[in-house]
Amino acid sequence: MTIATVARRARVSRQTVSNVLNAPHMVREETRERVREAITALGYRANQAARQMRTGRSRLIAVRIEPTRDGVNGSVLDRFLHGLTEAAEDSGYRVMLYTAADPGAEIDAYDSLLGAYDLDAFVLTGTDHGDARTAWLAERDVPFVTFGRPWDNPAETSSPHRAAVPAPHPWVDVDGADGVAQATRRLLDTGHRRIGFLGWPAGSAVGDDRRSGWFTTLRSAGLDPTGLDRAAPDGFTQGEAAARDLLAVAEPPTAIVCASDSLALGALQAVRAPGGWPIGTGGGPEVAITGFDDTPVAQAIGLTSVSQPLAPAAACCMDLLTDVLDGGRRGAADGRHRTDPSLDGGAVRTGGSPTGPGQVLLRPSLVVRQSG
Amino acid sequence: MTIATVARRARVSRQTVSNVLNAPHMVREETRERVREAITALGYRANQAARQMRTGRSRLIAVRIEPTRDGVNGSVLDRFLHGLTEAAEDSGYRVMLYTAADPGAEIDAYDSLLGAYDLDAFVLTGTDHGDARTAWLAERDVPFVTFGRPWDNPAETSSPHRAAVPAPHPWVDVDGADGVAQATRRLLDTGHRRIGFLGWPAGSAVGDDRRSGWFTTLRSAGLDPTGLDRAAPDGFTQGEAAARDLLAVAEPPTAIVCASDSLALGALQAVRAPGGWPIGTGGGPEVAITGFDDTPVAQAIGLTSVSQPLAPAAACCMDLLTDVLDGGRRGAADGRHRTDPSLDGGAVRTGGSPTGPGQVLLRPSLVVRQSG
DNA sequence: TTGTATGCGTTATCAA
DNA sequence: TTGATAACGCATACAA
Repeated sequence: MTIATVARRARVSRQTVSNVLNAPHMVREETRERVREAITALGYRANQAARQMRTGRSRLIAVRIEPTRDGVNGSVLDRFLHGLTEAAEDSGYRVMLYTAADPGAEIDAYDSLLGAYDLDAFVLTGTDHGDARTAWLAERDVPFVTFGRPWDNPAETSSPHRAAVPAPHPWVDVDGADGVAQATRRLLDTGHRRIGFLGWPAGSAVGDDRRSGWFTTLRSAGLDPTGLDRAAPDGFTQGEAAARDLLAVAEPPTAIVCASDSLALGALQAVRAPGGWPIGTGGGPEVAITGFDDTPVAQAIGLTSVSQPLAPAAACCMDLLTDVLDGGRRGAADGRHRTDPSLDGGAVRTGGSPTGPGQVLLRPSLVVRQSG
Repeated sequence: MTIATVARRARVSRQTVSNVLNAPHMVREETRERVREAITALGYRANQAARQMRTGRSRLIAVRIEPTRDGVNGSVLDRFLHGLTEAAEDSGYRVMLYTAADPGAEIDAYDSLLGAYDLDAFVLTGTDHGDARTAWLAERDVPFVTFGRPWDNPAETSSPHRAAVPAPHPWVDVDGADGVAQATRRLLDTGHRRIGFLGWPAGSAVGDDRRSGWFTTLRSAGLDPTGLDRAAPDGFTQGEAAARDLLAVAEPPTAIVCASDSLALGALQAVRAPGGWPIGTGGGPEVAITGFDDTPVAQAIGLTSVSQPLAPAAACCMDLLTDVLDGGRRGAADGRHRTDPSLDGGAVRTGGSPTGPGQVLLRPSLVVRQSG
């Protein structure tokens, strides 16, 4: 069944049917009704392939799914993906998946995807200093939004060689520093004075940001953070080792804020007294532990953790994208609604000129459980 | 750039270029080479939309992603999805996502997806008794494979009204009964004699299957399972309550096999002595607990659990699909390889006529940790 | 406001 | 073995 079938049944030309679908206001009310009836009676739906060939747009957005990897933190991007799929459907888009082992491979994937599918946009996750992906896409005028800020590369900006000012692009992010600050502040409020931090090695944008939340909070409380932080690659075992090291100092911290639930899990193991699990039971030396990401593991074992508003973040990404793709028109063609980012995530639109791309910084929330 | 660009450069007709791409054997070696050179020199890639319009095939497969839902078990389908995306790419396909709140909504989604995108196939997960989705798809000759067996509905098959024999379709599944049996057998070997089972309420195909693995293993060991099992909806709290109930009997079990990691987590909580976590520390009454799915939570807290070979299962699904879609030809058009299901999952091809659709039952493995 | 003609890039049919 | 032509379903420019 094609647009011609509908046209015959409604006794109009194909063009009129097309107009009813794409520019309803150009068709007389009566005719429009007749065509609409024919459409529903026939159960007609426009063929995307044909439409795409004509318009060059596919109503498809691509997002990367990480290679199979087990682990505590893997669920974060998955949850974002769930939210994104739902948000996309609400806006009349579909999500296509691709994999890539590293940023270079990801750019290859863009190339191959774009060559074949006329994708409307990409959603990028996990941005870092001087992200090559955004540069590649921007250069080719491919619409995209990043879940993660465009972290400026300090090395590059200090270089006189080139200004290296990346063109601004729409992004959504969660304020990690604020999340860690919330956790730290709460520990201060609970009476803790020696609060340690267990994070990732310096150099990762997200990791450094989270660490800064702890650092500045202690400083503004008049406390000295010196010597109270340790760094380790993300992971249970690594976290345990680093936490042991941190607890071995002369005056060990009474609480440890961690950059991830994995590290926090390791830290819990480290503070665990022989013969007992310390959470809320008073069975060992009470060291409060907080994690980051509020993964299922944290929920399961009662770990206090910073929760990212992933579904709202995904919805924001789609909103930003539809702003670009549908030229600022509110809502999709078939009248679905837009989510208001300011509603559920404590969203803050920041910076940029009013006509520039949207930038949304979401505030995470602290989920308090038994571990601290 | 189109096929015409390539044709001009190679000094052939468009059709010859098309033949080089789709039926290389029909083109003389010399010409083929010339065309191939032009293709690489130009970096030409076929436009999927145009190809799709002509052939009616999109090289797109659809799979459902569940609505955002936090929880221990959520990761299972996510991990399958990761594997499927990778396997699809290896076969020259892409994965498109959709959501649906229930089977009815899922069928609506099929309808809308099919109307718009000419999808090549669907991958269904979480089959249950008398699955309406498979019937709907089969009726319309839409290719699909299920991750999960086509459980026969006992109520329906006993009805004289209709034979209700579903047309056989390709499927891949993991032998849950065998996984639970492995766990149970290991506990028997370790000396346990009173082994309880904590599962889901009777009626769910997967749940009943897992329970049967425990039941038959105890029976064939000459033990009486009576009174040693409890049922609860999946969840931490529910598992804890049911486990307490199970441990309150006169002669309580010394080990509990659980149908999921969520339930197992609850059970761990139930057997936890006040003041200590019992895993491997001898701090309380030692009751061995095993879970199912080997989720990140299990890995994190040292829970023995049955691990499903999800990546191999996903690869099998794609193999079965390419068998149908590419008409049994080995490998995709561009010469990627097929994974051999018999390699990494302990695959067993079962039943069915040799010419019938493929059916693959994978064997899970037991990951032994401190909890039992 | 409605209808006609044309082209998007590809593959299938058929003739050379 | 290769090439010319038509057709897939839709949207756009333009004519009516």
